[in-house]
Amino acid sequence: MSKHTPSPRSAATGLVGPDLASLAGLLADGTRAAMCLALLDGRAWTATELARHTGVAPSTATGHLHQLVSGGLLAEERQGRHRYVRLAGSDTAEMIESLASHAPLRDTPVRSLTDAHRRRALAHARTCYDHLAGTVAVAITEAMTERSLLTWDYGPALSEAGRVWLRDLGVEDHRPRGSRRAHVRTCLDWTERRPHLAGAVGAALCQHALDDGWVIRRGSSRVVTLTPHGRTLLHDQLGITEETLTSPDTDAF
Amino acid sequence: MSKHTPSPRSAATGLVGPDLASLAGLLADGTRAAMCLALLDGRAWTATELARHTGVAPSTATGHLHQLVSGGLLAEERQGRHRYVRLAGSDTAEMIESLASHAPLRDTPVRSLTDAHRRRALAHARTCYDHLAGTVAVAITEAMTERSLLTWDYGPALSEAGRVWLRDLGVEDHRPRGSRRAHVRTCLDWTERRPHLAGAVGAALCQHALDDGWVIRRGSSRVVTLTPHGRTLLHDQLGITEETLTSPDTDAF
DNA sequence: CCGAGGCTTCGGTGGCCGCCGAAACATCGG
DNA sequence: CCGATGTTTCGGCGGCCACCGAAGCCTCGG
Repeated sequence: MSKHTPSPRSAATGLVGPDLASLAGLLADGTRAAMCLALLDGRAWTATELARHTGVAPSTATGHLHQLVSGGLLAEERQGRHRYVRLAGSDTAEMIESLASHAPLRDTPVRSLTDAHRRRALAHARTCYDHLAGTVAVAITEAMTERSLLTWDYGPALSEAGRVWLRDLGVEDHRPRGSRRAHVRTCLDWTERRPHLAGAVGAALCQHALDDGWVIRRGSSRVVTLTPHGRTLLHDQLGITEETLTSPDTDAF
Repeated sequence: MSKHTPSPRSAATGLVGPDLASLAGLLADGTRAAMCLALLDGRAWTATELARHTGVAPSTATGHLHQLVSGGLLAEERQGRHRYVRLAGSDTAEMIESLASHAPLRDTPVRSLTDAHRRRALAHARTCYDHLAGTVAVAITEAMTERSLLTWDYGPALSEAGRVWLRDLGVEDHRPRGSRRAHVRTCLDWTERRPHLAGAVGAALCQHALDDGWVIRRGSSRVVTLTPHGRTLLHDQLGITEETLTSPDTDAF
């Protein structure tokens, strides 16, 4: 509710309900939104890193982080003189993704050649909190669908064949224990505008891809690049074409 | 992004990405948020209705509706001198729900006896865009789970038995044709904080419940009340207890 | 044709909030 | 103990934006 009529308003407006506006307000600022998007890489950042990344003064960043933490979106962990923050949990990440995938794409002008490289690398393969995203991830998802490892008839789900396939690959047990976190979930890819695999299975697959050296992180960004091992594996196992697997430029970082 | 440094900022902040802040900004205002929550009943409202409901002047409402429409959250339809608006689609509704279920509950002070009645009726049974919500909906979801009509092993999904059960009830075909709208989806219930059935199946079940007279809408609100027919049916079919099915007060509207 | 009612446009006002820099505080390494 | 570095607090500034009322436009029903 707003300025002029603080008291008599709420009677008409709402009874009881979620305080949507306060939550949305946290993400309604460009700087805070950029922070959350950066944290979608699933790792912990320090306050200074986020300040530099978003281009604001450290003091400004402090204020924003306070709001995000006390709003429950971020979890913080202090280590010595550092303040590390990360997204509060996978449900928070999923909420932000859900919002982000509905948001209009903002086409930031490309300023330099490395900008262009980075942009293409990001579109090709990256992490999205705890799972893979980008062209490669979409291709994996679609290839799994073609091979009936993934079915869509009753909502996205892993088939029996899919379970076996994952087990044979050595992907460790991905059943959510106790929690009701969706086993298979899809997430609209920003760049592709097509769904990619998320949820517990998506997270397990991503973890395995990193552990087994299919992909490696580039620097401290969300970008990952395919290794030769990963390339042949995805080609042999899922029939993904070389063209799709080849990144336009892998050395932008 | 903000005031002081309009140009040099974006280079550092973001390359390309969803404009999260502008979308969140639409929901960050109490009045607009209340409008969207009201529209979660899935129907079309006129501008004046929304103005009265949120307690602002008609001119103010006009401005808000313009923003929401041009932001793509609402669809409008003009009929004569009326301006009807509704949520743009089920994906929009799902995004708002996702946000709402993560938002803190705002406990509005209860001002009157009818407020209290309405509040209880809302908690008991209501619609949530195109599916059912509230105590009753959660009970249906949990009873379906107990009877293995709904499985959670690989994410929420309808079992074969569940499909047969729905068909026998006369629920018309709920398979999404063409679209990849999730067949079975869950939605965190605001009041119960437990998941209830949503997605295409949830919508089909809700439609059937209205058509077959299990529940009827009360006035022009989101509240629905169980009919005797619905009560016996849910008891016989799913074993839901009388206690759960009995609304504390059904005549608040 | 005329009134009523829904909706819109337009100024003007006021509060909220994001921004910064300076100074203080905490921690780490020597 | 002392400088360097990360973080926080504070005061002040400035822009954005939600609000209203008045006046005008459009449609409907008599």
